[in-house]
Amino acid sequence: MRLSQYFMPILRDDPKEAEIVSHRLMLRAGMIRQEAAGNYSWLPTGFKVLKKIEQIVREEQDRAGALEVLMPTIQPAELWKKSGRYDAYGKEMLRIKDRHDRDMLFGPTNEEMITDIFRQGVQSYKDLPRNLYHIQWKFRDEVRPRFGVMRGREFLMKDAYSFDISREAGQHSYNKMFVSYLRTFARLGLKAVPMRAETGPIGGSDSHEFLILAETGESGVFFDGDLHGMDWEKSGVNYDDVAGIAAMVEGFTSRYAATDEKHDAAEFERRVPEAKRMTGRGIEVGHIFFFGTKYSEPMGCEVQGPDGKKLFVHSGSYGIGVSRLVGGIVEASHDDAGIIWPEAVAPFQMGLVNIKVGDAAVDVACSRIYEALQAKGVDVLYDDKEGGAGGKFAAMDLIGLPWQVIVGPRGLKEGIAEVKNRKTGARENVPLDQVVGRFGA
RNA sequence: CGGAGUGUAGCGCAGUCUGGUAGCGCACCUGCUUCGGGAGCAGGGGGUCGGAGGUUCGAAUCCUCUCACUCCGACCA
Repeated sequence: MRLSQYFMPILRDDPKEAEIVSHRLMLRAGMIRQEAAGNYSWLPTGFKVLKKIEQIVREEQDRAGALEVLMPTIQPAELWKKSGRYDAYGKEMLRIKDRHDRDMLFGPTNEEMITDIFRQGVQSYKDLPRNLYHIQWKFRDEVRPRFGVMRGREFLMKDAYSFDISREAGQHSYNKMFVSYLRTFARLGLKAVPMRAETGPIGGSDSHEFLILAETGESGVFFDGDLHGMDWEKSGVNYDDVAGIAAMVEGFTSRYAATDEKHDAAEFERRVPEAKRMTGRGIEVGHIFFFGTKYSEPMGCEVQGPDGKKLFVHSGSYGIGVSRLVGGIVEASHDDAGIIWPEAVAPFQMGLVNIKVGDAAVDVACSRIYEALQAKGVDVLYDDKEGGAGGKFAAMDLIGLPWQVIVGPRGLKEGIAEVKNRKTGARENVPLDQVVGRFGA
């Protein structure tokens, strides 16, 4: 993409409404624009990052055997009246009336709807287990939205729902999601620590939340340092290996990890040696629940078992805050100059900086590199706009692409370009004809 | 929902107390000189001062009502 043809409205000054770093940097980098409190438009670079995260989440859900569906944002109130949550959910649910004066709502979550879908489609235990998920916009009318996309009212969420014949079978479904979450966050370039959690308004018995560490996190976290050193992205995981998956989960859950809400200082000190006690702040990016028959009973979701008797299915739900992750990653990965994107989610793989637009030799050298990279399938942002070098460097650092290739008249005389790593700041002079070879698959 | 604030150009702000031609910096446009970490000179465009009523010869400024947004708290993916 040529910057001269792109839409990326960079702000030089900090917008005053943005208090935390991710909100500030996302606004400055031209990724998002606020439309109302907790409600954002996603501009091209922000949207690209959002889509990349979404795709990684999708791939890991699919790998774990979950099946993608898509449910509507607007739901009939009837379903919620049946589960008893229509009155229980409170003002956070945005209630709407349609032209026929029927009660509708903008879905804050989908347990009722998916349970209804599943009930209609499955009658036999032979059709279990199943896990259905979708990636859809939700709306929760928070009293006080804040922190940009980290705590908006409208947000993109992946939510999966498992259906099993028994508590024991359901445990495996839960464990599979647990492991898939570890893999997902690792692929995103994050270390997310699973912690015991409150079940909150979703309800249920077993629950873990996944938090990424960031100074600005909303929760205090206390955990065993061993969790940080563990292998987060197991390659070749076999999701059909019930015992193996359970052992992996056990490896995590057996170690102490809790948010301040659940923290027990005495237990922490008893179970974790002083040298390994880690504390800090975290941002919740995923939450998994096992709630048994909490929804299947009121929703009448039964299947016929091998003995001919009807059984309520056991279910769980599994959320990942996809749009929240965009802000979360920025919180976890930035410096004074701007964002530092992990390669897997960067809006472009690299930036090509033409330091002197209008200088024929520089223009030609940049065009050649740009076209060769494009031909190779490298997603590159080419800054071909007129302007001073300083401003270009600052903008490139701000938007945080993992690599920068800088071409100017000075280096060109020596036949070299400068390749800079955004994260480490390391610069290297690379002969022009070798630049393209550095990037791509 | 309690408390505290803020609404003036795309962004950041001054002007409001004490009513009298709507300003500054950045950004933007034109030209020239520049050009390796946010350049200089010259010229230029851009505003229903959040909205509605009211007071007044005259309102960004005073009064009333209203809307929006931000921050702290309680609540949350």
